[in-house]
Amino acid sequence: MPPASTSASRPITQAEGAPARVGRRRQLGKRETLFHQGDPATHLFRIDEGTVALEQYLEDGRRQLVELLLPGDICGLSTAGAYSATGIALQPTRLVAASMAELEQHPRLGWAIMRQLQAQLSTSHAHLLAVGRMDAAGRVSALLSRFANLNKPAEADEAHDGIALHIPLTRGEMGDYLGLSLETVCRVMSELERNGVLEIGRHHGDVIIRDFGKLHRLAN
Amino acid sequence: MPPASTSASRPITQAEGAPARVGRRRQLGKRETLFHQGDPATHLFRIDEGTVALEQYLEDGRRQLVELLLPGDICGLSTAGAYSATGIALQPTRLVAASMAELEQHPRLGWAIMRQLQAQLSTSHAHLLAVGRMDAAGRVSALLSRFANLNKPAEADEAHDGIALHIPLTRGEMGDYLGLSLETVCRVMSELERNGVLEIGRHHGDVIIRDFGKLHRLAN
DNA sequence: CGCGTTGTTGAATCGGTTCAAACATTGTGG
DNA sequence: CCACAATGTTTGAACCGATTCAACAACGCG
Repeated sequence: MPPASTSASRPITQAEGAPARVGRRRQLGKRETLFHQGDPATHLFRIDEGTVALEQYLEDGRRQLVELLLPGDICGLSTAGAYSATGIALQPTRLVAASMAELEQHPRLGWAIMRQLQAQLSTSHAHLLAVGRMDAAGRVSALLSRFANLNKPAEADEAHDGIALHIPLTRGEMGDYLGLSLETVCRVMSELERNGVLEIGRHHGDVIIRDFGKLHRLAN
Repeated sequence: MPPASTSASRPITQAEGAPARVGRRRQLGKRETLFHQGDPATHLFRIDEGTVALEQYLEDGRRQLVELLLPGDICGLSTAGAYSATGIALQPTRLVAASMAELEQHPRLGWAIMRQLQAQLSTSHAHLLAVGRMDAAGRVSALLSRFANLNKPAEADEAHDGIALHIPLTRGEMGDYLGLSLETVCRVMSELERNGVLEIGRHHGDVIIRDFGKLHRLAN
C-alpha cells in the first residue's frame, strides 16, 4: 500500500527511462537521529538536501564519523539485519525513505543504486587515504576542500569574495571524522587563517576560503 | 561487522533462481597487477580465492592500501571512467571478470552486487574506525583478527593448536593498510608475541594465534 | 650459495594528544 | 527580550606514542 506521492519529489534514484516514484519523503531537524546503530534495518534512504553523518562508537565512548552523506548519497541498507552505524542529520535535511521490498519491484533501480554505492566507496577510499597518510593540516584541508567544491561560485566571484561556506560540523565532529582531537582541528584552522588560506566567521560553522589553490595543495 | 564472504560459485554473483553464468575466469600470480589507477575502467571483478589489495598513492610516494579484498568481494567498477586505485594480487588469486554491458543483461544481478558493495562499505567503515581511533596495537590486532576469522577451526582444536594463519602482506603493506610505519607494525607484532597472544613463524607471513580472546579484545 | 628483499630492534625526535583555563556563541526560560 | 546556562571554541604547556634514521639479522629466490 505505498501511497504514491504525486508531488515533484524525485524517486529514490533518478533512473532514466523508468520514472519510478519510489519512497516516502522525510524531513529531519538539526541533530535529529535517523536511525541508531543496532536498530533493525528496514529502509534505504537517499539524501536530497542537507548533511547526514554516520557514526560508530568504541566501548569507551571514542567516536568515529564513518561517513559524511551529502545530497545524492544513500545509506541505511545493511547486510546483517541491523544498521551498522547511527545516522544523524548535521543540519536540517530532506530525504527519501524506501523499504527494500518496495525498491526491488523496480529491477533497473538495482544498477543505479549500485553505481551510487560505488561512488560512495570511492569517496570512502579517498577519506581513508587522508586519515591514514596525511598530517593534521592535510586532513582538515581535505574536508574543507570537499565542502568548498559543493559551493564553488563562478571563478570571477571566487577571486574577489572567496568561497563562503557553512560547515555543519563542530570542531569535535570534524576531529572525529578526521581522526584528530578537537584541539588539533582548532589549531589547524587558526593556522590556516594566519596563513591567509581562510577566514573564520563569527558564527559557528561559517568559513570563507580565501586561497582555494593553497587549500587544495595542502589536501594532496 | 560484515559477514565473512565465502562463495565458491561460478557466476559473478550467486543470484538465487537465476543461475546466470556471467564473466570470464582469470588467475593472477603473487604481486601481479590486475589494473592500474587511472586505466580506463572496463570490467568488474569478483575474487573467488586469494587476496587483492587496492592501493592509492600520494605524489611523494606515500601509499595507502585502501581496501583488502577477500573471496566474495568485488571491485573494478568506477563512477568516473577510470579505476580509482591499483589492484594487486597479494597471493595467487582466482577471480571472475565481467564487463558492465555483459552484467546489465541480467537485471536481478544489480541487487545482489549492490548488497555485496554495501557489505564492503561496512567493512570499510570498520577499518576507518580502526585507523582513525585505535592505537597501533589495536589496529594490528584488528587486521590479524580479520584473517583469523577466515581460518577459524573447531573450538576444540583452537584451544590446543591455536589458529594458524598465513598473512599475505609484508610488514610494509600492513603499515600502509593501517596507517602505521612498518617499524611500528614490527614492534607491535613482537610485543604481541612477548605477551603470548601469538607466535611468529620462521617463514614470512606465518603466524599462529595463541590467545584469540585477548587479540579480539585488543581489536575493540 | 649468495645477494637482494624483508624483518627486527634501538635511540632520538616530533606531531598530535591531553589537561587546563579562559572566552565566545547559541539557545532557553523567565 | 534579556540574562544566564549550556555548548562550542581557542590557546598554552607538558607529555607520549609513533616516526625516522640507522644498523643488523633472517628469508628466499635464482
